[in-house]
Amino acid sequence: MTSSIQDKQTAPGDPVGFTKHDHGSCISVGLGAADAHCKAQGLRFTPVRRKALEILLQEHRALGAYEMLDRLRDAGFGSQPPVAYRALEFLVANGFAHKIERLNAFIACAHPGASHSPAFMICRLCDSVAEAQASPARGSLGDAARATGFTIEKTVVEAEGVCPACADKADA
Amino acid sequence: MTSSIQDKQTAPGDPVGFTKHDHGSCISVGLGAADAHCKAQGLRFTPVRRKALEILLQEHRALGAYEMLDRLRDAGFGSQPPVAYRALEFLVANGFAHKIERLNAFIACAHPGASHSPAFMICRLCDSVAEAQASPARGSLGDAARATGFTIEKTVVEAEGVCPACADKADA
DNA sequence: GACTCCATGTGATTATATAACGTTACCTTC
DNA sequence: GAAGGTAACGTTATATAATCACATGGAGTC
Repeated sequence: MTSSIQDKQTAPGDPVGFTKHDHGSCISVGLGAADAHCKAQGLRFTPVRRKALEILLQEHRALGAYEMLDRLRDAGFGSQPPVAYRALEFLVANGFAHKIERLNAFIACAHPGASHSPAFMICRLCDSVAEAQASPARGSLGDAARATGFTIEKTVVEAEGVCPACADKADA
Repeated sequence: MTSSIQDKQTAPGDPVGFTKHDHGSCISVGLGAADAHCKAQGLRFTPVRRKALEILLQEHRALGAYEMLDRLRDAGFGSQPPVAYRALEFLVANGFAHKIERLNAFIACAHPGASHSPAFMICRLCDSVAEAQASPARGSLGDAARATGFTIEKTVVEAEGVCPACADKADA
């Protein structure tokens, strides 16, 4: 297991999701949930897919597809874009990861197993991303959809702004 | 004026925003509002920018930056990507247009002058896009932001699904 | 063991977006 | 109306993101 001491030479300040968690358990919980879900659904949680999820969980921030590709290549997998895109597509399709449209980047799901209409808060200063639960059908969007007869199948909800840590730095 | 009879040889079925409007007036109203706003704010509503907005208003659908570039080139402007991106950036920055992150495409604002936290409904079958008003601070996203100390500066709210017209087709 | 299905690996290409730089137009200030 | 500053424009080049097409290989089924 790769748990507690990661080989993260990469990041800027802090990977974060605004609040501190037990990061090692994040990874094992996330992988475990995916394992279980795949077993239950008869999905093939292959080595690339598993490694891709592990990478996202380790980084704990939004990763571009090509960053993912670099990591996967380093781990001994194929080196062409489809390798990364296919793994990410699988993770997203099964709710283990999400795509942040605003950033064209991907992040591990913070609530594995939960119902899943995620909403994201993206710090424009440090690029950290936190995941919250959205309630699409409620609120003005749901009203508009009902009024026009539009059927909502999926929602993208992303807020851009400043995270508490960066706000503190700015104050100082 | 280009008003009522447009030279739209382009689109698939129907440009739409789900509901029928007086399309000719859309264009003149949109351009007029932009004109007025720019004059009031001391902004330079240059020929490229004006033409770009006119194109978006005519199309009445989300246009990719390179489609926009084609149109601008046809209209006698520069033919390199920055030409389109700069015009679109200006329009977005000043609320005359919006970027649909999900589509990497741009659409004219449907509520020129309004307060502006837009929400979009995107039909996955015909790619039509309708704009509604969102209420970011209210709802679960606002709750999460307040709880974590995140400052929201801008929101992206996009719903993907099926528009009423396409739903009808599917029924038939 | 042959078949099928799905996943993988690769090469090539398309789409989207930005960097960098010189030139031009506009608006001031004198 | 000339000098100077600023913002917009045009172009070349390049970076980043995503998909297509096709061959190979491995896991399950019969």
